[in-house]
Amino acid sequence: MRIRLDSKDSGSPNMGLSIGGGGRDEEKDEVRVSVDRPIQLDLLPFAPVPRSQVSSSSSSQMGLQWLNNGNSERGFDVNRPPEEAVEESSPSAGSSFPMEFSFTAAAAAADGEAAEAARASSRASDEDEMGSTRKKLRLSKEQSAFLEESFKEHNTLNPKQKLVLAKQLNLRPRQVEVWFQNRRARTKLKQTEVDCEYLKRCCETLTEENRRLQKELQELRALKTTHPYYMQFPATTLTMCPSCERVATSTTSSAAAAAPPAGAPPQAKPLFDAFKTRQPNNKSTAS
DNA sequence: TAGTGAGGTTCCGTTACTTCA
DNA sequence: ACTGAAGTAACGGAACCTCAC
Repeated sequence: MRIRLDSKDSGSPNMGLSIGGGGRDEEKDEVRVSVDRPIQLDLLPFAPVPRSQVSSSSSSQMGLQWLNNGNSERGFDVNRPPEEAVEESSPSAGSSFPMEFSFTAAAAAADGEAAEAARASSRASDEDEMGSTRKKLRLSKEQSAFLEESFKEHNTLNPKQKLVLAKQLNLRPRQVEVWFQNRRARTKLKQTEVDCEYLKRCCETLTEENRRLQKELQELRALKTTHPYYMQFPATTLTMCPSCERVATSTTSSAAAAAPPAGAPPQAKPLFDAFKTRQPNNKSTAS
């Protein structure tokens, strides 16, 4: 079984919870349940672009001035095999990274950043020389931060955007592509965790509510047994649930507005009051 | 107009590597 | 120095979409 938490409509207060099997085809069979959800993890500050629009948009739509500022300076030779740097127009080793967003200072302030880049570069070159079967290279903090900022703008990339980003970061386009894939996966995972937590709380609340209603029902039954003439409301009135305020009909009774009969047990007073105060609300909740 | 294959993309599960306690 | 856990880059395959024919 597979539970799918559809959070694509990030702007919507509703959450689509779907339960189905695995695989894309099986998504057709998923059962969707809408739940009011006040929680929306703000991992994606934008609505994901439909696939049909993803590859058709141009790089000029990215809205990232740091991508279009014409600054070709790049300080990252990290993870970049020399033969793959063909797309670079002006490789300037050792130059500063053109970061123009707010976290630049924080990222730059991180100690050992240059050393880290150097280490990564060293690793990259070492592994290239070793010819390892699988290259696993750590992105530098700056590269990660840059990608992160880009992800905030668009969580998917069209080919142009991918190329531009790769160029900016001195990475292979495939690396950028993979990073975005993994980033989307992480976002989804976190959102799923948040959704699960919310559903868990919903479940707990409903369980508690159910327990309370059961208890209330028990008390009402006991009341009916011990005081058979108490709460002799018309049937139309008694069909209303005091807790959920739902009634079978909209008929109200003047008896409901009456004070509790004299001699009613003390524990019945709160129930009666609750019942009485909820009476006016039953006008539209009948179904 | 419907069918089909190619090319490209995303998603998903998994693997392999790195870092850190 | 060794080890296990966590994080994450990278991979392969399946599904899907678009487009040309």
